[in-house]
Amino acid sequence: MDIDTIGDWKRTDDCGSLRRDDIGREVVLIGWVNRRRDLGKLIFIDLRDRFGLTQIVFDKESDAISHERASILRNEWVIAVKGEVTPRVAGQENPDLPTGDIEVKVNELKILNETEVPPFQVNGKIDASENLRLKYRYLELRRPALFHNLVMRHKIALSIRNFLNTEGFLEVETPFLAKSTPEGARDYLVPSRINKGSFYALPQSPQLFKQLLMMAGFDRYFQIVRCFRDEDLRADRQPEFTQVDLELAFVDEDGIMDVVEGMMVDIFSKVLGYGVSRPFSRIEYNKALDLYGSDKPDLRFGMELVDVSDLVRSSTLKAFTKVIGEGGVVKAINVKKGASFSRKELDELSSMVTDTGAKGLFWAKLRPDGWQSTLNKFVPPDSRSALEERLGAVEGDLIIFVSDMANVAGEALGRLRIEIGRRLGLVKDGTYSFVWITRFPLLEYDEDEKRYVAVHHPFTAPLEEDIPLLGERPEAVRARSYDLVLNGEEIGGGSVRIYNIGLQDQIFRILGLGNEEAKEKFGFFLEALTYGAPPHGGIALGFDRLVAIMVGAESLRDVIAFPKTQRATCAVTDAPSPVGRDQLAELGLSVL
RNA sequence: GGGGACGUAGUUCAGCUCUGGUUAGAACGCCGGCCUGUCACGCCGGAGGUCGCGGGUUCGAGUCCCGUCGUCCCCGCCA
Repeated sequence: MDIDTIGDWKRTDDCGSLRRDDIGREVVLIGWVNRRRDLGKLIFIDLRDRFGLTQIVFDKESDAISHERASILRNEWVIAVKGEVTPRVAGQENPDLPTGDIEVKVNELKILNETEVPPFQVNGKIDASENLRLKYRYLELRRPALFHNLVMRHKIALSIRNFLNTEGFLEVETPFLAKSTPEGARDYLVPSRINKGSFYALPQSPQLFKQLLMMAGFDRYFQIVRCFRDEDLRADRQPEFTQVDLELAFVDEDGIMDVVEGMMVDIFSKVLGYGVSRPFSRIEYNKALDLYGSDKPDLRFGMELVDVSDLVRSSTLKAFTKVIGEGGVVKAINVKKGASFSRKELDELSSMVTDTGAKGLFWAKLRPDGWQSTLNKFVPPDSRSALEERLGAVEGDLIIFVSDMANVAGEALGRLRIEIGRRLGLVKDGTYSFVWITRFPLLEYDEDEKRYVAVHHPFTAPLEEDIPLLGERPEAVRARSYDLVLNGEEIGGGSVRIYNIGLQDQIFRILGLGNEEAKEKFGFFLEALTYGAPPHGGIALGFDRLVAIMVGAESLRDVIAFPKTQRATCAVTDAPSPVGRDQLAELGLSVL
């Protein structure tokens, strides 16, 4: 095969831009062969680049040489053509293509590259296995769907930068070669050659650096920044991911939420043309668990959890009375028009409940002739009508009960709520519902480590009114923290920070961090607190997740150009990989 | 660390359980031929398989059993 060089040809137009107005122009197009239709003396090719498709025509009658050469072209070859933009034969326009009114009649062809048979069809509708799509990512990226996601990602990032710039934020880069600190996720470590036996850690977030920038008087900082956490992956979790990291001085919760809400409204309007209404609703953490059994509730539909313990206390059902006697609860949801659920579906829901560790589920279908339920013989009629009234249940509805300790029952019903919402199609595509979840607990007791750990991070300020509780009941202290939840997914979390050295010391002590260790791990930070630290706070938003929701992707992999597999490997390059002995020796390392 | 699903032409899948049995099929792609208005072009012909890998049961294994590797989903974990 003879391959041509491009010579002095210059591309005059991309493959998505030619229109009727261009008819008569002599153009040079370069791109990939998306599809060929060889009719014998006439060959059509859809030429593709990232901007679109343009049909080019090789006509034996008008240019026998190019036509002859074109007969060997195959999908995914790279070609350049010179030719004239002509109108398509009347009635042969293609309304599905923006360029469908015209075609380019070729009078000179250059073949710039040929190709092996690709491992999957770039132009096809069929999706190859994720395996192949990841390994040959550069081919997958030629396909419009994934490419579109990355364009959206770019647009969203651009909107964010523009918005924050207008609001007076400075983008500042912080180190990737950072210090390993206790608390939080497992670190990715980087060995130091110059200081053998010592390690950098890749940042889980720029948390301390951005607080130092506040102490430096930067006032408003942001960064769209890569973060690293060496934990197991999920569809919504990558080991390296991108945060929109913000920090502001001299603000409280309201000031921070205000900026973020403004930013979200701006992005959704500019990128999706979608109107988000402000202010976002706010629900305190405890209330969210009560009403939705989740700290990231999807508020696109209702179906709230209702405590009915008092109404069934006098029933004769042990599963209810025993749990209540032990301090548990009976909670219920009303599934509107749910009486049509089949026995099989209810069994599936029931097994979901047992999977979460809850003891099981009872249900009642509201039929015209009364309840269809095993509860009938245990719950007297007047209790039944009281339940119906509290749940707002009417004929055709389905009431689902779960009894257990409050947190277990809540979680179980919370999951049911989401699953039922999905099954009943209560969630419309293309709708977005934001909610702030506020006042998380500051600390929780870790049974494994036998100590308190920070729910958010150790620099989060406690609610002022709860500070007196720090000594006696640390777990009861609420934090000045907030998560931003979009469509039932956590897309960000932040807090007002501690800026007082005494309070920070106290928190470290409660976390079981001795003076020595605190000094060794966080000494630089504690010292910084003594040199005039301003009140400040901030938030980190999961950029990949935000993009995924906005483009409707199911996995973060679909909004990242070169993502990691679930085993945290790079399918393209095969990283991580062993390194030679020399390289290890230079670092003073050996492998166990 | 635990649970689950999947793995068969280049690709996507069927065949696999109940019931192991001649030559493992389809579509798309690929190769060759024909075709002047196609746009998922059409028509004719052809090539292409270590049934992920290893072991076991059996006269006989894509099919049953065990192990292993890979991809994905979930729990733990992810301040």
